[in-house]
Amino acid sequence: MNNQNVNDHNLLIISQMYPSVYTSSVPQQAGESKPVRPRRRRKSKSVAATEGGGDGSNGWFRKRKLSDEQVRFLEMSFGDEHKLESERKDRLASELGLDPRQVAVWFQNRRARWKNKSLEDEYTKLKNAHENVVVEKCRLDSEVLHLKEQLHDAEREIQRLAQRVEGVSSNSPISSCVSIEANQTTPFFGDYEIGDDGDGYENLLYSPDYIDGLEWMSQFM
DNA sequence: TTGTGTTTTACGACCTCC
DNA sequence: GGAGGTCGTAAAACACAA
Repeated sequence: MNNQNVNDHNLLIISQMYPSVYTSSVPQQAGESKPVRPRRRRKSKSVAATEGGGDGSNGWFRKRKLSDEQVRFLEMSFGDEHKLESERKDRLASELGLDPRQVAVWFQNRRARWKNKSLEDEYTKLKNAHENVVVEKCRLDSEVLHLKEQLHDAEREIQRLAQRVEGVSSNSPISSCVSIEANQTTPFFGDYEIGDDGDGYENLLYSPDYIDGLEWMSQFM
């Protein structure tokens, strides 16, 4: 360990044992009036040390990282309750050998980290939900497409059948068909047999209230 | 070793609540 | 009006690739 490291190490121990000494050596603006807006840039602590008469080489202005044990303790406390009432702050400070201000600052920063993490988690959840919705939308779109195709096919089929029916009725007048060939059951409509076999088609020819093409189809489909 | 990005500690400004 | 909160940021400490 060189001199600088020894100094740093000693100062670290001192600052941990006597946090108030450490804290008081950091330039404070407490008591300063706060009329100010816009926000002032803080002085570099090394600059402040130099201005304050120090040479900045003794390292007192260095930021002190909390020990693992202190952090673990603070984390446990944070786990219990995110807010820090002053009694708890003082108790934690004395138990950990820290300045109450350090405990307060640690909680402030910890809350900020927790909030960031929560926002990140929330963002991830929303992103996943959005992806699922997009996938579902694609599925529904393709289903709609498929159903439209089916509908189109059905309409074409209806049209085809209607045209056949209309063609037959114009070429072969029902009256003559009925009067001349009243007892004839010859297949006359191609795929459709005309007769009294109970399929209902005979009604088309023998019904007194004859209806045409699409209307007819709509009754039987 | 050094440049660079990230994390941690600390603070100032401002806000809210009692 | 003071205490304690958030927010934004500085700067030290740290991690790590080149």
